[in-house]
Amino acid sequence: MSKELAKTYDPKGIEDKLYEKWMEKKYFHAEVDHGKTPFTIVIPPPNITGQLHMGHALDNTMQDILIRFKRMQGYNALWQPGTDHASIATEVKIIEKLKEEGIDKHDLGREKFLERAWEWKKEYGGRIIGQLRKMGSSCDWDRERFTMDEGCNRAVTEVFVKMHEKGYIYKGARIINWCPVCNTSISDAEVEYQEQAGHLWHIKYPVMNQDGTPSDTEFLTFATTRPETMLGDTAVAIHPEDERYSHLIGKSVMLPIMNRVIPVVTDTYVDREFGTGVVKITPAHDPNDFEVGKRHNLPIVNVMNDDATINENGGKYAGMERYEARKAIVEELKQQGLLVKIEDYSHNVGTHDRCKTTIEPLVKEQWFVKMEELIKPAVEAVKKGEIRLIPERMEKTYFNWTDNIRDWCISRQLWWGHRIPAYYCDKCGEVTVSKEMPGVCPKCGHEHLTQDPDTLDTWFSSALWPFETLGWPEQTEDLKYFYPTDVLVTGYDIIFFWVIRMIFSGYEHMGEKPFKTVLFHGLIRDSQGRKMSKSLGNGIDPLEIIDQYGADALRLTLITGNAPGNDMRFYYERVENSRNFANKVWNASRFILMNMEGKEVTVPAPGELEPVDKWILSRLNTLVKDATDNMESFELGIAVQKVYDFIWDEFCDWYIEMVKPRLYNSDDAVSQNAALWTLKTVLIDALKLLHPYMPFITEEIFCSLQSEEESIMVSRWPEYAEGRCFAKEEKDIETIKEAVRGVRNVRTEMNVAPSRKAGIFVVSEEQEILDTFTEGRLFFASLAYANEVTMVKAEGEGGMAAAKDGAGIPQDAVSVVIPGATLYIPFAELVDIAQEVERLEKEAKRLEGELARVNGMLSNERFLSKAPEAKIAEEKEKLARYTQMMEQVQERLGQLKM
RNA sequence: GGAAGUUUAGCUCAGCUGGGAGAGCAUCUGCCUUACAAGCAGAGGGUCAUAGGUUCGAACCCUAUAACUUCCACCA
Repeated sequence: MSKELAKTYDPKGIEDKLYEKWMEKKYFHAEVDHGKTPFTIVIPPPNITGQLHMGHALDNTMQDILIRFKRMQGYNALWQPGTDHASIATEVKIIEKLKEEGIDKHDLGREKFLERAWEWKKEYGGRIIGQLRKMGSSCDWDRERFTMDEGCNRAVTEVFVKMHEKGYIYKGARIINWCPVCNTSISDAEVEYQEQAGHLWHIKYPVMNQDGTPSDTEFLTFATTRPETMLGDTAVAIHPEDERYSHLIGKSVMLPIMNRVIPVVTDTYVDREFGTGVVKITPAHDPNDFEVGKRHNLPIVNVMNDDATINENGGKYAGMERYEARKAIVEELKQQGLLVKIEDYSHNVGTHDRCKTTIEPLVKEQWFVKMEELIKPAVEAVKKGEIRLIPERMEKTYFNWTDNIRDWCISRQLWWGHRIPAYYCDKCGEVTVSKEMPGVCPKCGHEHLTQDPDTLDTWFSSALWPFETLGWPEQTEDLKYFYPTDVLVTGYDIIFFWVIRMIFSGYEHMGEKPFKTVLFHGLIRDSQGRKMSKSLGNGIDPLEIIDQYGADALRLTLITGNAPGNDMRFYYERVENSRNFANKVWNASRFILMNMEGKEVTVPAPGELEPVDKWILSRLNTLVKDATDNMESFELGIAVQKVYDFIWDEFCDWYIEMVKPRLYNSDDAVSQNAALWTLKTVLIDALKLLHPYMPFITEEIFCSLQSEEESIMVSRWPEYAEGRCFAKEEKDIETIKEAVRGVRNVRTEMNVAPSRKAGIFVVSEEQEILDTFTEGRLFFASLAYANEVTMVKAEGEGGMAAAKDGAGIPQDAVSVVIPGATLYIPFAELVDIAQEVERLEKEAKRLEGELARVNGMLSNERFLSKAPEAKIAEEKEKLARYTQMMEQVQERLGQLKM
């Protein structure tokens, strides 16, 4: 903070400057230190193609909060950063770019293409990192990794070879999801189902006569959503117990167009209720048909090319695009009189999540990971609570996937990624899986081998992320010390892609879980609750928000009111509020600094602290406990809300206002010093509690406020201390606050101008209460427009009413009732007595309600016998308080009505 | 077809193990009070979706219903 303190906080300049300082000081860096307990988070590696979006912003804010919190608590905190090569996403982008230059991927060739890809990585891979730094992320950048760096490559090869040896990785011809645009297979997880309006074509095939000719009269009718696949039909299926068709068992039908005779098979897969109860079977182009085909040993006739055009098996339709072929085939069937009818039909169509192209189920040779055994420890871990998912309900999603797990197709017909370490003998075709290309074929000794052209699914390497980044497959010190990591913070949308795969990989390769806790967050939506997307153009750029309001404001906005796993809407108004809070903190600090200027603030001797000082210290102490507890249980939104409320409400609106008279009065140096010390102490601790959420502004102020420590981020997290609980002072100040609020309230109701000062008489029977008000009488001047506060002790006959009259308080004074005392405020002008009576009657009615409730509870036998004692005591205390207040109100009403 | 989530003030959302309904924004009223008008003080506004149940006591636990959202499955 400069000498010239700006009236408003401007994060520009400050944020970058502080981040540089932190980097220089190496605060983010963690080394193995057996004297400290590690706390580790591995970053969900952003794609190198990526631009920082709100999802990243939230994800990284949460991680940074946890890391900064733990670092301050004294843990050896490591936030392991890195980026993901994002195989398919990147490859698509590069292809697009090449296209702009008029270059085709295949003309360029694999080598050159990869060169381009690495250039891309060099150019854009660092961009997202720079953006994460803008957020204030305290990652250990010295340890930055990339999923395709040397170490990760080694890890991937190691895993592939090892799992192949164990039989967990195999190659086989199975039906897979094929994207005809990206020209690659994709895993089940990458298929996104979209409801689309389509048609149900009812078609009939002639039943074959005994003499081998198709019948003119007998047909089998069925319905299909994909008539073009009929070219590859190798059977028609019926349910074995379907009496309508039992006479056809063992018979055949004629496949039109192709003029192929195909059998009628029986299979329980057929649903008798649906349509006509007849299904055409195309094993090459439908996952269910594939299964039926396997059961009945049906031939697999693939009729489609990789680009979704019909191939030579489609006869005269060869070369035609899939939807054109559909149209033409339907037309031909119609002409042959085999089209029964067309119905409108809405159904789910599988699309590729990247490019939204309708996927084509195809039978192809691919590499798979066998999941059955691998998944077992991953299921156990969550079941036994060894890995905790937050919120807990995510377990349901998790088990839903693990219970229905299918083998994972890991090979991709892409170039950008980890190439599969499988080598084929050019002579005998023997497949060898090994870390290095073998010199000769182990089977026939041939010298020429060719590596599998395919690469691995991006998630194959990300699955190893928690340990490959720490050095695996080497048994490094880092790995031993920092693994398993503590928390994984990620969105619930990648639970299948990533979280589960990391868990089973951790158990398989490390024999240990990859992390103890998974903290899920939701999606950031736009103000209308829609997903932010490029196509809608409704995305809000976090960098713009940072530019406009500062990273601290953005971080606070993202975490406030954000419960784990829940989506949240993004509003500019909310960012403004966060910015306003930053400004509030800034100005409170500015005020304190101004008042400390030129003074040496010393630790007050015991007894020098005034009740209000003890009150705020005690409140702070409670806050430390509560906020820390919330953070320990990952309730970040709740924790920050408490810190926010403390700073704005208790510290700024009450404490600072309450000590102003002491600050402005230089006569009492001891009292002034106590106030300044308390202001400074409380501010420092509050800043520390706030630091994980708003790292920049807290650091900036912290450094101006004291010179003993060079950074708040390596300062000690405040700890709860039994010795700093001041119950009596808390109670007393609450009494004062209630009185102040009461006075303000009646003044507003009576429309008294703030400039209009008035005296206040405090009438009470209890000396203790009068003492409290005597202590606090100064507060009424600054907070309740009082020019004089007079204590009136009520004693003996007539009680408080007599005391009031005795003190010469005018009859038309306005009164405020608080427990144990009545305050009178006489104004020179006549107060409307009727109005005052009305006001007091309203108060009496309120108290009556409260009393009814408390009495109801306390007269309930079962409440008394079953409720906890503390609760009963609490209610009894309330009863006493309300009874007392009611008496005072009635007494005052009695006076006014005389 | 299966599952999950949501339903709380005009709006967006908190409310952690059941013990007198909260915040921000918006609205209304008054304040340029020497930290802050990005502020201060005050006010209004909620049968916590509906119907039952458990409990001394329910926004919170149980059951059913409704509306919305999401995930999974993929009946051709």
